Amino acid sequence: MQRRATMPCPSPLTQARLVRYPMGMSIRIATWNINSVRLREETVLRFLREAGPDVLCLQETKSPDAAFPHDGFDAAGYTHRHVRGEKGYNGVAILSRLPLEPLTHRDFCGKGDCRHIAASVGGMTVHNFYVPAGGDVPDREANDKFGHKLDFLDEMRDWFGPDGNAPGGPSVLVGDLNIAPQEHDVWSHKQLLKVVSHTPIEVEALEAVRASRDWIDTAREITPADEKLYSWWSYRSKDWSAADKGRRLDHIWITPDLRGALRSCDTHRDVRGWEKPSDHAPVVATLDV
DNA sequence: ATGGCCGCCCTAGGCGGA
Repeated sequence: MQRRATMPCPSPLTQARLVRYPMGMSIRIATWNINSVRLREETVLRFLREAGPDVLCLQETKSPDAAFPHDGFDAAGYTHRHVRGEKGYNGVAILSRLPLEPLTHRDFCGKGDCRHIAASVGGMTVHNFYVPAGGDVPDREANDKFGHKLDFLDEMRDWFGPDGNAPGGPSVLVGDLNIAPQEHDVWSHKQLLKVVSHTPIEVEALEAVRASRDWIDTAREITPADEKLYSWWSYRSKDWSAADKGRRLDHIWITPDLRGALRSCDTHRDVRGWEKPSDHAPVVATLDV
């Protein structure tokens, strides 16, 4: 956390919608699919040292809560944590160096898996999601995993919508949403139209989630839509960076009342090139609240 | 255009990832 040097000067139109805090401060929120937090504890600690986010939301921790590596994060100053994991698969966690108040999670699709966790931090509700990948075949009749993905997205839409009971107020929705919605969120729009993560039916379902609270896609608020933007590169590419066949699967969304607070959203692509990396790179947004 | 790699689990091939 650092003090803001200069106050923003919002237009009268947006001023009324801004959330006001007694002291201006800058909150940096990161999301990262870590693909095993125990295997990559040192990698997470390095990222915390070098990037210094205030809040880090992890997905695919693949660790039961009893085995979560708490000590290293304590020592690094991330003493406020809310974790929800299971053995082998899935798992989400929120680490924070700001005080954090755990909120109740929702068991999407009633499967008892660990794909959502929420907390209140810095006056905002933070939702951390790991949306199902959806398997290989983009057809719910032929592939139960794809059906699960679509059902999960529909439930998100309804929960955040006017008839749902998701918490209100200024909110941040982050995570591995496993969908690259826009043309330039993938290396080849044409070649990926029938590939799970970029099919029109998934993109439409994700757009309905976004519209449920008029969520703002912070990365595309900062980076123009005609610029390529990825957060994931397959392990199967020999030279992932040169081939650069990436997809933008990891997202940070904010509610409209935080629009005026958004300062930056960056993908830490270099982290994908570290030793024994996750196949996802962290994404970090800065909010002056 | 395709095949290509990871990490997990009651250690070894199967599952899930995307």
